[in-house]
Amino acid sequence: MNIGDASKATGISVKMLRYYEEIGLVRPALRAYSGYRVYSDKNIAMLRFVRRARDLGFQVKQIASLLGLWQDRSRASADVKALALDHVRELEQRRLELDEMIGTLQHLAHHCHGDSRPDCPILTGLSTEEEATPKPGRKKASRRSFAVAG
Amino acid sequence: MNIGDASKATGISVKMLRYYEEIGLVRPALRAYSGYRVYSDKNIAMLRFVRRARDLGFQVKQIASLLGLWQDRSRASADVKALALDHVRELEQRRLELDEMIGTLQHLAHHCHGDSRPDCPILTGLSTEEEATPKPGRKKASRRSFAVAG
DNA sequence: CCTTGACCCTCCAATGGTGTCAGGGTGCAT
DNA sequence: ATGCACCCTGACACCATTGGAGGGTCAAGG
Repeated sequence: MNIGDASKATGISVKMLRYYEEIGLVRPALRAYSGYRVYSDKNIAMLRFVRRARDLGFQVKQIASLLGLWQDRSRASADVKALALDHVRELEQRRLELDEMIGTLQHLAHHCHGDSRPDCPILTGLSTEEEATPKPGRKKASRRSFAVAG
Repeated sequence: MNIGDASKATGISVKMLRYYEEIGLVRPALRAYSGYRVYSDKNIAMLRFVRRARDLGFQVKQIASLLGLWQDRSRASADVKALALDHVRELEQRRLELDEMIGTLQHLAHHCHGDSRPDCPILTGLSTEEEATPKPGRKKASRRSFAVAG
């Protein structure tokens, strides 16, 4: 199995297959004479495991731990459960933060008539409101260059 | 006001104040002879606006739009509301994904006795379960280098 | 006047997970 | 043998944020 087939079989992009190998999450695939990576069924099974863990929002670091447990036949299920529940707590924390944001925004939007008039409680809310979310880690996106502000 | 005071006044780190300027989210601050950035009360007000939008999970790009609307006295409140509600929908989408992950994980963990025995439904679940979350954008974290897998 | 320490400056690199592109080699079918 | 689909590596971009290095500025106190 070449990398393209492995990608289709696991749902992990070719790029990420190489990346996971590079960072040591999975052992380097065997190589054919051509230099092509060759994947066995066992490799595929493991990669699917990785993929599902990823879909459940585990960090690569945690997936590494999970993989270790997965392959350790003498692991204690308590260890796995602890890891999973830790992760659940983290996800719940994130959900809390999202809920707060959603709540605040909906509140603001609710009081905005949303017509052609310029006065808007959303903007004044953003100008004067107290801190909306407390402190912790944030994740976002953007793109360079836009003309703004003053 | 130097950048350190501006940081304290707005809750935006010194690093980010310079970064926002660099990417054009806010206009470059005036400079003292020394080259130090100097912030006025108006600057501070604007930066607080930025900070609150950020706390509500807006992307920098969206904050740019919000700033534009904020400063445009003739804006239509409908425009602001549309932007806010778009964002709410995005946040809700993310929450949905989180909910799915949390649900799946809790389900798996629920069936794991979590003792010293090795058999663990979480791991077998991860090995065999169907796709947990559908497709869309994912966001995660990790760190390089950990010994793993095979 | 000089030192000290707090502050500021710019530039560079890293994080995580992914995409994209360039410039090449391989493998197979026609 | 030509073409095309595939593979290889390496580099760069994205987004928001942090960190550090190496240096300048300023005010206070000796």
